[in-house]
Amino acid sequence: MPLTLYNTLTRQKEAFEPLHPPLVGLYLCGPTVYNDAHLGNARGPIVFDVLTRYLRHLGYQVRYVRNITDVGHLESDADTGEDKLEKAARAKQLEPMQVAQHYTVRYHQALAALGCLPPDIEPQASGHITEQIGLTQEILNKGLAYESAGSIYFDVNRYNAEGGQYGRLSGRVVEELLAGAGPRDLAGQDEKRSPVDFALWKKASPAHIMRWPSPWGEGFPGWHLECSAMSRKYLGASFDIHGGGLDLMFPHHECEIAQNEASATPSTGARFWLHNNMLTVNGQKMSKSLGNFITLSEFFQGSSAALSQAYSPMTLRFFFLQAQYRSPIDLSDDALQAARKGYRKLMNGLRLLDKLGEGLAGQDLTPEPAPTQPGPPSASQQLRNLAAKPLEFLSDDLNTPRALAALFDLLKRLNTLAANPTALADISPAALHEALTTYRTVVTDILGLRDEPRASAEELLALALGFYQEAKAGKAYDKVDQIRAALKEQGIVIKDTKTGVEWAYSEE
RNA sequence: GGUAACGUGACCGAGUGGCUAGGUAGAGGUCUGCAAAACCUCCUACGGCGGUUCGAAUCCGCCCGUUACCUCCA
Repeated sequence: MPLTLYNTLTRQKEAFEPLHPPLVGLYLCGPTVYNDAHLGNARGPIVFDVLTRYLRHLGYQVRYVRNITDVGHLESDADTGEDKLEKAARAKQLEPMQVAQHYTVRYHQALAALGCLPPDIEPQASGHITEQIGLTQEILNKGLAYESAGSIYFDVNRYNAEGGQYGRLSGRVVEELLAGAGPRDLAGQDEKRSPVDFALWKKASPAHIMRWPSPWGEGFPGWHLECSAMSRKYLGASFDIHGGGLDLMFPHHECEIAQNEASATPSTGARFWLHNNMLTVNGQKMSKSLGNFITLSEFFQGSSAALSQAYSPMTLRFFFLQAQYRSPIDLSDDALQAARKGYRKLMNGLRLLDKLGEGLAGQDLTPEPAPTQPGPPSASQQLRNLAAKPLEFLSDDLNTPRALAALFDLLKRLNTLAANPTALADISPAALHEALTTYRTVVTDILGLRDEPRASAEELLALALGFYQEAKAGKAYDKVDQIRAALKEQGIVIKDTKTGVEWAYSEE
């Protein structure tokens, strides 16, 4: 079953074929590291983590690039045009890169907890100023950008006049954008030939800390330039997939495409543009003013007023996977509790696999021949059919909710078989092996859900020590020796002292 | 104001012109020292009003509501 993905560029699902099989180039817009990531920020990385994992499962060799934006995103409400990062740095009396480093580390920690594999390349915007200046120069050379008051702007009208399709991705029309500008007063508009033009390079004001020399004086790159420059550098002018949140579709990705097309190597950049939908909380968008803005660390620690308790990273991952990535998803306590139980059920399934797999050792796993006579499918065949579903649904534009539903169907059958030896005997070893392998592969390798141990090792140890003391008091020395030996295997030694029983790590 | 989505049972969410998704919650049952898990059964919904159709939750129109983008944002 071929993988199809919904391409925003064409507004339809398309069969996915890499430009240069087996290689796949994937670019995802990464975080702006000027504060902690919130729950909504986690959706994209999780979605594209599953996509990467699935592509790899299909045998593709994926180069996954996700940038770190540590420069160049202007504060919308700051008429000084001050950089967000710089503002955060000033407030805390820190070096801007110190702020960026701090939040980058925290971002990595949160995503690792969420089971997201690290990208293969994680380029920083501040480390690619040369490339961004180069791209700006390319666009200038083609006459599709102009200098104004020390800044360089992309000339949208000229670009479109020469055949460009600014607005193609987001379905916008330049004239409507102009008409709809309405009451908003945007800073620096008078420097531009048209309000729809956007900055490739901005002149730094004297107060600006983050600044780099350029052919046009000291300044910093525009809001959209880094993704074009870095995707080109690491994936080529044309690559396979570009991802990001729906809110980045316009203007960010629209501008990226324009920059790519206006470069010396014209291309839309990615062939497939994928957009994940947003997260709402109790039916409302997440926002600071509404007080439902939850950072990932608040979520994991349970310190958010919007939620009654802490939820684990895997609960959040499962929660996101319950919705298709193009649908909005609503977060609430009830929804999270449901997700947590569903997730645990899936994990208990992993343990069931071990039990069912015990009997397979040494068995012939050659698939039985297809039935020669028409008739109702055999039990083995039925199991096979169930096991085929999860991957089928994933190949349909990454339909994770249907894949999960299919996994639960499979799990139900496996549970029934585990409780019913007679029925289990009717299943061929090959079919059983296939079902077990599929379940594990889809759950852990592709969906990236891993067992999150809840039991505390120390409490379990305390429990064991309690049994030890009871056995000792009852002079049940066989039992005592048994417990000692078992703990020894775990690297724990029990020490009887005058004041009671203690434990220590074995020093052997 | 402009643009684009969405509105599904108690909750979260798939689906989509006729064939009950799934998870969670609730009710009953099997199993069981207790409990849990598991399994079985039940709860059968698609914002409102019109229209198209043999048949619509699914297509069309209008209305209501929500969200996103238009401005940094996943």
